[in-house]
Amino acid sequence: MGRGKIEIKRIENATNRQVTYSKRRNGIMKKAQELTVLCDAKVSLIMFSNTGKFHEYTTPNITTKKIYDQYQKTLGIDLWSTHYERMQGHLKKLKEINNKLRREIGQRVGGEDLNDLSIQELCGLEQKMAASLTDVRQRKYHVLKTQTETYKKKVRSMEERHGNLLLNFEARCEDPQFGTLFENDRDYDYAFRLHHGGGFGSNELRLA
Amino acid sequence: MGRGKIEIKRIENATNRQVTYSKRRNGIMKKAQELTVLCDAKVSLIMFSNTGKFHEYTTPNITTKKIYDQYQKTLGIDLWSTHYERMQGHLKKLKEINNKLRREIGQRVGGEDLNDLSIQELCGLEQKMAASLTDVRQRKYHVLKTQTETYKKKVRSMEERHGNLLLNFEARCEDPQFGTLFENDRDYDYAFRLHHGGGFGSNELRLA
DNA sequence: AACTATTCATAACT
DNA sequence: TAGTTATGAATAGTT
Repeated sequence: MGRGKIEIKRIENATNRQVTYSKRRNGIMKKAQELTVLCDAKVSLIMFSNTGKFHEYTTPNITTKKIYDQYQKTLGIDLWSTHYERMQGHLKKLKEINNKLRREIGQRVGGEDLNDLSIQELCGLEQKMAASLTDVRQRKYHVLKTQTETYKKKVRSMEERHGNLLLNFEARCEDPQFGTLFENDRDYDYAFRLHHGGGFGSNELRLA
Repeated sequence: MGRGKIEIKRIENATNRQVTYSKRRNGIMKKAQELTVLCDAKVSLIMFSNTGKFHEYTTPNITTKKIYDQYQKTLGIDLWSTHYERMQGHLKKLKEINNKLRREIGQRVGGEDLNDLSIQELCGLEQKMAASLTDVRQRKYHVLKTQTETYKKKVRSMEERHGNLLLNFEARCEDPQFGTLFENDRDYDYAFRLHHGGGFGSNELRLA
């Protein structure tokens, strides 16, 4: 249908191909629209040119998604099912785990969830909780002990340093070379504070 | 292109519409195939007649899903995104809640999770757990008490019945009309058991 | 389902 | 890129 018959095979001339694509695209879209109207049909037409340009025709008052949903339903194959079902499964599992955890914690906290338990279960729970409480207490004592010892060591080392410095300081207080004795600012500051009532920050040693 | 020009509007005659659909469907599919070959394009054409009949053309060596994926990518809109993202969000939330619950329960059970807690937190946890333990114990005692009372009542009522029956039984044991005294099997069985050493099932009364 | 008069789509050209 | 036209294709009405 043109000035001459053509063979249906790829048009090698890129420009020509592009022009033909443009013309025939319009033609097919018009046909699709006519089919929609004349025959009351639903049509989804999606086209990509070889340069990636995109055109579509979809029957009005209907979304492309709806057409594809119907397509999938008709073929009995859900293109997205793999992904979707996996997510659904994951979700369900998480919910179950969640509920279990909630119930368990609810029982341990001592709320409504206790009402469902038999005496046997209550006894078991009581024992477990007592054991856990012991665990927590042990942990607490352990931390307490560790921290106490750490601070003890700190205090001891500082006292030692304090004593040494004081000795040093008083021994050479009147030495004419006084200024060179403190080799860095930190020691100087420290010695300075010693003579002006500064002590160890007591809040650093508070435990709980 | 026919014996006469037609107006593009719905064909009211159903048979005619069906015939036209069939003819034009073939036409548009041929056009789609030609577009594919001539212009090296990718085409997806999906059609549903108003009677629900389904036909499609898809460029060879490509799946409908691929076309559709490209379609979504081109539009920059994933038609499933709403659904999908909502699910993703839901999933994420559930995971977070799950982790929180796990941590909380882990602390209460007394495992690794205790290592992260400060002394203050340990003290708080200890108090809460002690309180919960009290709750559980109270619940246990409550259930125990309730059950005990229930059983007491049962025992009392059975003893009463026992006494009455025994009285009845012995009073009329030698009455010639003996056979009619027991009006139902249950009472008969009961009286029978009384005279043969059968007692109350002791396991029925066991509490824990 | 086949035919065919007619309209329509479009290949080549401008 | 857009407009024109000769030609072949599609198809509406008919058998």
